[in-house]
Amino acid sequence: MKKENISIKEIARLAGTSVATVSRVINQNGRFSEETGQRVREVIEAYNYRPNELARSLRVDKAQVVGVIVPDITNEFFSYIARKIETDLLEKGYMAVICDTNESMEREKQYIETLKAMRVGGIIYVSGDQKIEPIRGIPAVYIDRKPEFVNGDRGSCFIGGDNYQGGYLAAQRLIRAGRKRIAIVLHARTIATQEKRLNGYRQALYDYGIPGGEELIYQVENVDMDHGFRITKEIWESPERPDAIFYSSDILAIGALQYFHERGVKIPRDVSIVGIDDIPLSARVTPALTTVRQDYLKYGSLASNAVVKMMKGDQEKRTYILSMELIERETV
Amino acid sequence: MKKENISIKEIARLAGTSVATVSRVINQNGRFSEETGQRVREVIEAYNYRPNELARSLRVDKAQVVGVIVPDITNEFFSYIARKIETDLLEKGYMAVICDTNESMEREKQYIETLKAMRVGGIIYVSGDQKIEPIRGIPAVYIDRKPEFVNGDRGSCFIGGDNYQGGYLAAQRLIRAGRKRIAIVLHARTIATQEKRLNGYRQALYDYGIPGGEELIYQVENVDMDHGFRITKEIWESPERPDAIFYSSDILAIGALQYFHERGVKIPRDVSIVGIDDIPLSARVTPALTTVRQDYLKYGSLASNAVVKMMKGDQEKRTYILSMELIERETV
DNA sequence: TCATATCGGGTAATCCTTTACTCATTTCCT
DNA sequence: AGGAAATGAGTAAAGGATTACCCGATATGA
Repeated sequence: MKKENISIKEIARLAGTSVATVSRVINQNGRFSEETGQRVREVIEAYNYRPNELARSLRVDKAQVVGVIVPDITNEFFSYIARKIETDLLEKGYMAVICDTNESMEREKQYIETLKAMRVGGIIYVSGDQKIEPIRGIPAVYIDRKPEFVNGDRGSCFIGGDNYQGGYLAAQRLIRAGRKRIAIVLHARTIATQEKRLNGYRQALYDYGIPGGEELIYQVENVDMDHGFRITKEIWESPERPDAIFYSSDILAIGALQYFHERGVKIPRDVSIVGIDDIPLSARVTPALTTVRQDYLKYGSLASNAVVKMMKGDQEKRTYILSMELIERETV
Repeated sequence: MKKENISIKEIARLAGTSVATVSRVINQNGRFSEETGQRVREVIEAYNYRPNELARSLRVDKAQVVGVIVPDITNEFFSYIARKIETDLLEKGYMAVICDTNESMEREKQYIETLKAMRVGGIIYVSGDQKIEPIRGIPAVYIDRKPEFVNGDRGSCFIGGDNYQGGYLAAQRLIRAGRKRIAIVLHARTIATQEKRLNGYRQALYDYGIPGGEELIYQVENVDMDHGFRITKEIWESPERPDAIFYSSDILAIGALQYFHERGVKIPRDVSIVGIDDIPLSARVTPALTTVRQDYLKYGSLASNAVVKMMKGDQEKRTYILSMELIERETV
């Protein structure tokens, strides 16, 4: 615990040169002779020197760090996105700091404040609160949920899936399986992504002449298996029991699978199910979940590309909307 | 993108005082009158000032940050630990930066270097490589896998479960269910945790007079569902097909469930299974997994307590070994 | 040959905080 | 009342890196 950290000044002394030169060698800018460079590199090597990142960042007023804010790191959808971003960023020479808000808006705000105080170079904000204040003064990219201001705010950028299409695809699949009473379970309906999925679902119903009413629309407070389980119980015990359900998240659908299993309901004989996201787990549960795939790894890589571009001052495309795809498995 | 960040100097000017006083007010140390304090706070409030964390950390040569290194953030076991640590640390006024190494030793090293360069105050290292170099010059706590040097190195600390007991409990349960050919599947056997589980399992077999031989011990290269699936296939197709399997991770056991389902093998009629960890998913799969619980959230909270104590210079207990507990469910 | 570029590299200012010193006032004690 | 102690607050020195600026020496060109 006593080993002092060696500083650039020491290195300069040991290499018989000045701090400026050492800095130049490290950052490969400015001019220096090959010989001096060699000598400096040797000393750096010998003492295993690594510049103090705090001092560097302070000087240039920008850390080589980007904050990644996710609502629930225990959900595969987010942990895979986080990992993808982290990997990509690392390759580009940046450090990702992943912040799990645990669905709390308060923590969301707290994190943004702290990240700003740390002078991170950018922020990637996954599926956060719709009404969040724009993150100002710092490049920000939003994934999944598009905040209202994105189009107006230079310095922010959005990446997400075509949720209308997702809703349409899911409902269409259920219709084609001959289902007539198709329920949909959403996360809070006020969230734009959810609204769009609902619209897609409705359009499909309309196109195929299937009746759909308010009584078939369910909402869930939180997206986890337990809520999936409970809402399914409610749906199944309601007077207008449906013969198919579209869950606006694989996690919810997997919770549903558990309910139906316990209840002895056979899938897809008694009820057909489709989820959305296509997290890895969906392929592994039994029966394997039919779902709508979101290319969430792509969200991650587009996002990391976008932030670093923005951090370098380049103008970045404002919005990416990726299309979704139906994945056939065993639940319909 | 143009808004300049206001500095303490500006605040001092606006409050008609000196930077030293402003700093005192912010940090509640040193002396200042109530009146001045009030005035300064008002200006800070008005301009929404937040000290530059880089400068602060540079001055005190220590960031209010602790690095948390995990091998696989998509595994619930780790994501729950990470979240717990993050939450606890946040409450204590520290920031956690979660680093997912994706099981890569190279990234592990890279992260440690970068974290040091960022002058984090401490590192929590979850289930990393056994042969890692001790992290020097910085408080470190290790969770799950105990590196050899921990006992010798002041400034490091270990938290984990009683793996011998875990192995014993699992095997014992299987034996009591009347099973005679009990296989065990481990992650690399050279890992100390795995070795201990194996010993516990062997002791149980011995105590109850059940034969156990090398041919019942399997190893897996990686801990994920896919490897669980594949090793199970191998086991099931082998000439000495067992009637019970202990998986050294719930994730592996869940992969096994999938294999047996596809294969039409009934659990626990044809084969009994027990896992270890008790991740949330284990309770939700079908059939629900009988497992050995590790109190991994406790690992997280003990670890965050330990790092902050060490960061404050207090001596911390060297080692915590928590006991495990058998959880009865449906697979045996 | 002399003026000018180019090259290599050093000096010192700067980034923003914290904090050891210092000092002028006020309060307190005997 | 006079010296000690406490109070409130300012000055300036770190802390470790980057970089604008400067200078001497060599190379270049007319």
